[in-house]
This record gives sequence, C-alpha cells and structure tokens, in this order.
Amino acid sequence: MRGRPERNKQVSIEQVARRAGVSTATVSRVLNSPSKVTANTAERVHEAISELRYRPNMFAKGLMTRQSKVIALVLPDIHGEFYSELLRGADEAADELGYHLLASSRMPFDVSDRPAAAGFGLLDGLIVMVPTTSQDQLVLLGDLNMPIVAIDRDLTDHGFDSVLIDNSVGAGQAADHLLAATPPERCVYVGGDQENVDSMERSEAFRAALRRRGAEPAPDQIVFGRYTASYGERWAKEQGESLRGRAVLAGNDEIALGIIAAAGELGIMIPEELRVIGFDNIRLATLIRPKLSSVGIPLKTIGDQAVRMLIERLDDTEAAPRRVEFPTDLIARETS
Amino acid sequence: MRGRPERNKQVSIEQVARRAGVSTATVSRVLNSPSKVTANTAERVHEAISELRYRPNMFAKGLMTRQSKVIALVLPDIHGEFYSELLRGADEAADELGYHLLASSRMPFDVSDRPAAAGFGLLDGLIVMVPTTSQDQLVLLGDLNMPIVAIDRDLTDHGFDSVLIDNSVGAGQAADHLLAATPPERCVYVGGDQENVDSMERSEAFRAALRRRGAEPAPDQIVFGRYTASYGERWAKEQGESLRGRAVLAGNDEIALGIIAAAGELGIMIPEELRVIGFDNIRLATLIRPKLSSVGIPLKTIGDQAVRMLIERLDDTEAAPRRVEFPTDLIARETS
DNA sequence: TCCCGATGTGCAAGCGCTTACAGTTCGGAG
DNA sequence: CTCCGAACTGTAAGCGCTTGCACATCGGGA
Repeated sequence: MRGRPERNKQVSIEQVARRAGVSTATVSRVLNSPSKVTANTAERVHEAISELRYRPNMFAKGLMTRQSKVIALVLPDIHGEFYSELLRGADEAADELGYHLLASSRMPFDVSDRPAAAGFGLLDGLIVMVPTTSQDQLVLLGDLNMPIVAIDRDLTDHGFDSVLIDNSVGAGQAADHLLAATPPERCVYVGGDQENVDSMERSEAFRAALRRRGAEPAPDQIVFGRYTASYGERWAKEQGESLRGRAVLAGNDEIALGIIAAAGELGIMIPEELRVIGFDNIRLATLIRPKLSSVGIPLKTIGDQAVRMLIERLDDTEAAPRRVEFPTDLIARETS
Repeated sequence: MRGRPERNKQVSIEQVARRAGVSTATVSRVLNSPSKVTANTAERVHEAISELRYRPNMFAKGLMTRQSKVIALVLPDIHGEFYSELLRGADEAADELGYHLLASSRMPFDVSDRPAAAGFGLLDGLIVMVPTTSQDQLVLLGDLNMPIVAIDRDLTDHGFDSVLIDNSVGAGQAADHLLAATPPERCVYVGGDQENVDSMERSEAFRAALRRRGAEPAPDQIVFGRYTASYGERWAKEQGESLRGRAVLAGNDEIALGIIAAAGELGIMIPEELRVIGFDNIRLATLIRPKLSSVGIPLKTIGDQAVRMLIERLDDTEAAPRRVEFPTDLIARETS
C-alpha cells in the first residue's frame, strides 16, 4: 500500500449520485446551479455528499470549466517587510471575490522545460512585480499566455494591465523637506540597484527638486548601490565625519536603517547632525528611535487593486489593457 | 469575443500528434518517458511542439496522474520578518525537488462551502503552521484528507508529520545569561499570546532556569500579552522607572524592540540599566543599535526540512508520521 | 531459413466532471 | 378532459491527457 500512482479510490460524483438515487448531472447541478434543482432532491444529494465526505475533483472540474479560482502573486522576493502589506491587500481582495491567492517568489521562467513551473498552468491568472527592465522576462511573460497584471511597471504596451507607483510625488516632497533646512550641495540620494525602475524614478525626482532650487547635483550626490541595510551602512561609513550636516534621501528604509546604524557608531546625532528619510514606510519605521521619516507607498491598496484588475480581466480577455497609478507621500517623523 | 466560458481553443496533444505524424500516445511519451521513444521521432515531436507552442493542459494531466507538483505553505500570517527565512528555505527545497511552492496566509477552513477554498484540491500537499492549540482546526485539517506536515506543533498523534522547535534550549541559555549578572527577582519574561505553544514553552524554560537557581518567579515576573512591538512598548512604559536594573527575556524580537523603544524614551540606558534579549533573531536584530541579543531559530532549515518531509510523504502515504526537532540558541549581542 | 524477444508505436479505454439535449412530470388554460 | 409549456431530471458526449495492451518491425541465434 505505497507508491504514488496507486490510483486513489477517491469518492466520485457517481457514487454520490447512486447513493442519492439521482444522476451525476443532478449532483453537479446541486453543487453549481442550485436553482435548477428541487429543494427536495438537493437535500438528498447534500446528505449523500456529507455521508460520503465527497469532495469534487478539481482537476476534472477544471478540465471542463477551464478555471481554478486560484491566482498567484509573484514577487521578486516574498521575504522582507516591504511586500507584507501588498500581500495582505491582495489576499483580502481575492478572498472577497471568491478566489484563492497564493504567493511565490519564483518567476515562472523557463516554463517550458522545468516540470515544476508547469504548476502555473493551474492558475487562472498572475500578478507579477517585475523589478528590472530586462526584455527577456517580458517575452517569458508573454509566452505564459495567461491573464497577467504587472505591478510597478507600465506594461500596457505589452498588453498587460498595470498598477503603478508614482514615486515622483513622494520623492519630491521628501527632497523639498530636506532642502528646506539643508543647503542643496549637502543633500544626497542613496539609492538601490540602478536598473531598478523605482530607483531611477526616485533619483530623478530628487534631481528635479535640486534643479528647481537652481542647483545641479554633483555625481556623488546621487549614488546607487543595493537595497540593503548593509549597503547603507557601508556607504555611511565611507563618508565618515563628512556625514555631519548632511541630509540623505535613501532609496528604501533598509538603506536608511543602515545609515542610521552607522551614524550611531560614528557618534553622529540624528537628526541634529544628519537627517535621513527612507522610502516605503515599512512597519519598522516606527519601531526604532528616533522614528524614521519615510515616503509611504499605499501597498495594501496596490495589492487590492491588482487583484481586482486581474479578476475583471478574467471575465473579459479582450478589453484594452488598463493602468492605474497610486501616489506616494512623505511621512515626516523624527529622523528629518 | 468576451465572456469566460468561451471554450478556449487551446493547442491539444492531438494537434501536435497530427502535425508530427504520430499518435497522441507517442507525444505523451516523449514528454513523460523519453527513453521509450526513438530519438528520431522525439525530435519530430519536439519540433511540432514548439511550432504549435503547445503547452500541456495541467488539469487533464492532473486528472490522470493525480498530482500537480504544487505544494503550499500556510502560515498564520505571511507578513512580517519572522516567516521570511522559513519561506526561503522551503522555496529552495521545493525548487530543488521539482516542486512548486506557493504560500498562503489563509487557512483552508470551511473548505466545504467556500468556493475559493476548493483550490486546495489542486495541491499535492500542505505545510501548515498551526499557532494555537484549538481542536477545531485539527479536525479541519483532517477533513482535508491530504498529505500535511505541521510546523511548530507536534501533530504526530493526529497522523501528521511534524517539524518542531525546541524552545527550551535557547530560552534556557538566555535566562542563564541574564541570571549571570542580574539577580533572579529582577529578571522577567514578557511573552506573547498565552495560548501560543511557543509562548508557553519559552516561559516554562525561563521558570525552570530561575528554579535551578533556587528562585520561584513571582506572578509579575512572567507575563503574557501579544507578539507585537506595541505590546512591548506598553508593558515597558507601565513599569516606568522600575525598569532600571532589570533584565528581560522577550517572547519575540518585536516585543523586545518595543521595550527598547520605550526605554529610549524613558532615558534608560541599554544594556547598562536594562538588559533585553529577544526571540527569533529576525534580520532586524542587527540593524538597530545597540544590536539586539536574541535567541535564534533555524527557520530556513525548518522550511527546508518541512518540504522534504512532505515530498517524501507524498511517495509513501502509509508510513508512520515522523517528527524532527530543531534546537534554538542564544546569540548574545549588545543589548544584554 | 525460421523463430523469438526486444523495441517502438498505435489503439482505445478511461480519469471525474459539466452541459447540451431529450425526456419526463405536472398544473392549469382551453 | 385534453393539451401545452414550465420546470426538473436523465442521457451521453466529450474536456485533454495517460497507459495497459496489442501489433509491427527487426536483428540475431539456432
């Protein structure tokens, strides 16, 4: 009694039908369109179902209906605070709409050969956060040939619905906030990966703010590295004492945290001697002292919206791809 | 050209067969047991496949094979630092073994009626972290009638494989570490939800450590609240000045963080005037200054192990449920 | 030369479900 | 009392795939 293929003796709709003294068609109807069935028979069927502990075979069902009511959210990295809220918003929306949401951090690449990737075939649709500007990934997505909504990148040209983040508003606010009390040449943007779309938008907004004040940022006033605390820490330590009197807009909260940690070790006071603003407004921002100023992104709303767009798309495959954009905005706390 | 049911004209195995001039059986064979097919025919079939952009229908396949190569990891709350590593370990293991892992924060409750929940029927198995001791949930899990491995709770009696965390080792180490420099009556355990299994184990280990030193902890030396920073903060503020000279073992790092934040506002120096040790060793622990001492849990290993156990179980449904336990251990840093 | 096993391929029977379509029942209008 | 449509229910044809079995082919040993 071992070995996988051992054709399981699953309770089938036929057994239920026999037990209830009806046809399989009727059982199916009781389950899917109750209005087409007499209350009386429906009850008999339900009894049979629970006596037999019948549970419909979703594969067979999917084979006919061509849907699984399961959608997935693919993030470059599920791990980490950043995506939590996004996930939560998506989860709630999916649940409300009668869908099941599953998260994955693995992109459905090389779908053709990898056996596991085939699991994607069971999904009704996909929400994908595409972090880079790489073309290959887009092709892969297209090959998937299933409803997809993109987060954080405008892929409407490629036929995908997109929900976007307007980084410029918040980044501009943050830059202005810093510039209000720190001279332009002492302000810095310390970003994450350079190819990252958000990274670029944020740095541009920062640059624009300086220019609005008639200052052109020097090369070392806009730097890129990685979206990690250790990068922030490293950068700050390299600056050393020259950090005093500066104001930095970090590419995300992690970088900001790293900088703050380094400042602590260097004995630099925040915000008196160094002002810092992060990005993303992760929950952590309020857990440290001084509390971290940060540019907030309505992540939960974004997750919610993405799910709704996807599910609407499921009902109408042909409509033109839509795009929605959400603003970011500065939440000034104690580090700035 | 709209409306979901519009029976999609999907490329079927039959078209591939026709195009390659073979039978559907042969196509199926080149895909699933290539050794049974001549290299020559295999090539023809592969050509047809890529020309037609054929992608097997996973529902039909699943209907025959009874497996989807997809497993899910259900956590009470995917959100938050804590589960990140767990997920990462699980993800990597699943990938290595040719499975696809999806995460969900929604328990498969009321599976019977909720349509969305039916999506669980497409999974080969489930890894579940059951946080409470509630009986109902166990029944529900049993009803699911699919391979399941439990994390953090011993469910072998109920027939489920279990991977456990031995909280007592690390909690004991932490308590001893605190007791080495702080008198027993000044040591406190500030835990999360009382019904939580881990919470109980940790507090018990703490109690045991005190007793080993001949001290019986007073009621207010072992308190329970919630696993959040705000609870930690609230508790600390209630203690006020009496915090000085104390040593606290927090139920998790969030609580520890809350306490540290409160201490900062009260002007209490850490670790000189207040020593704190957290639990879980989340990544954040090293991002704050002073760096947080914490009891580490090998989360990644646990995720990895859970996946492997589940997949082994898939191959042998009848074997006796197994249990594996992983130790925790103290990582002393700067707050203690 | 004949026979036989090994090897490769095709045939066809389902897997469990949905859903046209046809058949049945029944109450009330004619 | 007959007839008709509305309202249910049953019949059966697949959905796209896998797989046991039968059949064909072929080379080598007797």
